Amino acid sequence: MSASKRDELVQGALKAFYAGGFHAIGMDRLAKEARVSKTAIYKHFRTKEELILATLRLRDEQFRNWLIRRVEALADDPRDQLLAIFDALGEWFLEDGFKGCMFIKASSEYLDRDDPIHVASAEHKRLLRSYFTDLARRAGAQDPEELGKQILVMKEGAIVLAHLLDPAEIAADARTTARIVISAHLPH
Amino acid sequence: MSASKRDELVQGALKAFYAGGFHAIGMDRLAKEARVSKTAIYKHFRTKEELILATLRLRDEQFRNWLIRRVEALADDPRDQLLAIFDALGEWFLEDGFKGCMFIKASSEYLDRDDPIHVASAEHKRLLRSYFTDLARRAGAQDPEELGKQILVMKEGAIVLAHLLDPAEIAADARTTARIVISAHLPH
DNA sequence: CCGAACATTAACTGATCGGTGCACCTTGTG
DNA sequence: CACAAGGTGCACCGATCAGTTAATGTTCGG
Repeated sequence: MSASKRDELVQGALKAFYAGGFHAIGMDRLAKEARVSKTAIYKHFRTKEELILATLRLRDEQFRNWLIRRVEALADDPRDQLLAIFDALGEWFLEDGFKGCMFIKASSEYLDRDDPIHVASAEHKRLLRSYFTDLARRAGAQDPEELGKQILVMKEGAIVLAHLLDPAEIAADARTTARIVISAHLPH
Repeated sequence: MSASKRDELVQGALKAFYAGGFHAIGMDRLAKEARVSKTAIYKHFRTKEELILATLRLRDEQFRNWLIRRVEALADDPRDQLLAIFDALGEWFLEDGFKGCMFIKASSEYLDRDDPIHVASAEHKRLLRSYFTDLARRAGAQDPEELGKQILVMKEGAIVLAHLLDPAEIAADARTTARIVISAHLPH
């Protein structure tokens, strides 16, 4: 399998797992949907778990890249960028096929804290937190670590609820909450 | 099966599903762990889905009762009770066997918005939101609906992150965030 | 044109999935 | 004692699970 074929597989697996869940999607169905033979899958990945870990790595890269770029496109000032996180999220929530956060779902199916899939999900959240902390620092927050962690809490809550209740309403609620919290850390 | 036996089954199913996930726990294993024959299960529940819905109903009742009582025990004044929500959550996060929110996990495995299990999970969140809104109203918030929704966002974010990162740290972060938001709605 | 290298399809493994059927057993009631 | 209700254990159903194997292309350098 060429490198590009491998990418197609991981991309297809990502799509299938995101839409259907990890346990619910079997390897046969996965091969069919990704248009790759089952044999080829097991040439590159020894187990289903390894394939899942590869899709999570791809998703982590995709999501953080998208978020950072979208935030930069929406605002210039770091303080405005902190709030723009929630504008970007709002856009995501309204996309067709939005079904929550891949990593929350992964940690919901692989529950043990020492499960490799759980560990990978935790790492994704840590990377996001450090991005938020960076933004908070550049915005001049007195305690950027604290503000970064608080942004993360609101972001995760928003994603979970957007998948369960009204996405547009939740996006607005989270944005308002974030505005309050940011203002408390960065008084004019 | 007597009524009490049925309760034992649902209780056992709740425990098993919470610790292992819905797809990952099969009916054979479930019967074994709940010490109930498989035949008996299918006497009372036509499908696995019906059993899951019954466990979610029990969990909804259990959790909201626990939260309301714990909050009332921790604080008298409605305003303090709003903050006490996050003290109660912090206690929960540190319990042995804490593995996140049952309903977030359910909606992570049953992804479609019209899936009965997804619908039941959404309803649980709506009931919690109305409890938070009630508290906000009694605390004298100008816009209790808004504050209730914001509390819910922070609460869901806290639960998700407590399952992925350090539970004690997340509890503290969420509490601090809540304090800021509550103060913005209820200035002294 | 030959043959090594790699990809594919598809059948297959044993285990488990959700769900059913049946023979047996215990229990309370008349 | 008789009998019905409701329980158990177990074998079984077809389907699917993760993963393997073999037979059959397809592609390429020489």
